Amino acid sequence: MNGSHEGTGQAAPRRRSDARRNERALLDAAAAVFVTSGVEAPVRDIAARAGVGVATIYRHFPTRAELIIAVYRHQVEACAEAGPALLASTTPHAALGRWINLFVDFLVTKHGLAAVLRSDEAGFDTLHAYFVERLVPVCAQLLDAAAAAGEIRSDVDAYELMRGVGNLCIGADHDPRYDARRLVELLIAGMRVPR
Amino acid sequence: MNGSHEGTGQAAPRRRSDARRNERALLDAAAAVFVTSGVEAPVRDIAARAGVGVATIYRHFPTRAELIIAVYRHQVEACAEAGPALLASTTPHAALGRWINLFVDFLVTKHGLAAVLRSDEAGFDTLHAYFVERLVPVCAQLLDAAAAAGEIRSDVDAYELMRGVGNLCIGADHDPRYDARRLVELLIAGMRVPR
DNA sequence: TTGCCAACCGGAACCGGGTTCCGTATTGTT
DNA sequence: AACAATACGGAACCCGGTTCCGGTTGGCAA
Repeated sequence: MNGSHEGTGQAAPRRRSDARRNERALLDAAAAVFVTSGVEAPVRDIAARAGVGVATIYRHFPTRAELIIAVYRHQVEACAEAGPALLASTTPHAALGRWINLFVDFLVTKHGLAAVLRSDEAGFDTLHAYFVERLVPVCAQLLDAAAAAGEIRSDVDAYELMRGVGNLCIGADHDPRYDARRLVELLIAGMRVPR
Repeated sequence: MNGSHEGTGQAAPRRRSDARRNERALLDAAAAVFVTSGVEAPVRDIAARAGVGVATIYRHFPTRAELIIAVYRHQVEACAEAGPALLASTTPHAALGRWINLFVDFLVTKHGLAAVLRSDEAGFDTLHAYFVERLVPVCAQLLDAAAAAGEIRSDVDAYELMRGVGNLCIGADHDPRYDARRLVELLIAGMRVPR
């Protein structure tokens, strides 16, 4: 970890100062635009906000999806790390429930992120893969613990559960009649062992 | 109802024969293309397959979404009508479960339909509205019956449930690791009254 | 049959939105 | 001060939905 933002500890070959400055500006601009216009905001808007040409985005992030990953890396990381912490602090079942709630809160507060996670357009498989890689193992750990404690059925797959929860969060904003959290609760309730 | 395909009984003012022929061709072509390439197939493909110009599509269906509605109207109708029938033939809870399965099977077998149902792009709100109008009341009826029989919690909203189920079906094709049906079952299980 | 006009049609054109290209500007090093 | 290497901006390109326009055709009336 050297102040840059990549997960693998590659030795970054020292880039030019303006390059670093622009990358920073882009991440900030993207974060701001995502909050106001949603994750699906046009690339040009982000470039404009950062006071930068469009190509600069693609020079730093091979695709729109990678920019999104970069913007949310911290939070995904935090969520992943919260898993084991929760597991150490309560019963497995409660830990699982709280962790899922963390994930749901994260998704629901990022306009359009859940939808884009499931988009099958070229490039977004990277985004999907990143979330899966980082979060599914954590979920599996919580799931295993709860199953071992006999609190939930043992035939629930972590990947499937994460995808299901993610799907339930799609479009949870701009529709007051739809509360993703409630449905996720139902889903979790459905996992309890019968009796 | 005069042989055409609109739900409201407007007296269609007798169109020219080629117009009728082309509409037929378009519906057939669209159905075929949807099966092979999914619901998100380009409009141009459908026009080509029907041996027709793109504008002809828009002359018959104000937007892509309306074409999709027209193609699936029969099946949605059938699903809606199956609700009361099921209710008359078994216990409310079983009827609800089977009806939801019907709906899930419908969505899962139409590549991309569930996703497009949730797309917030302009024009697709019509599609969403149609599904809601036609199916939510049926679901509400089943839900009420099951709740009245004390088989499920009574705080589940029909609209919310339908949206949740629809969401769970997104991307259920081309991913063998994800089985929407299983998750829907969990969701339904979560609705049973505690105890 | 022929002629006429409204109804219809095909494809080119237009409008975003993501991605790439290319000539130019900046950095930092000697 | 001068020169590479590195970055940059914006125009250009591709693709998909939607609209426009000049030509065609179906059906009716003479």
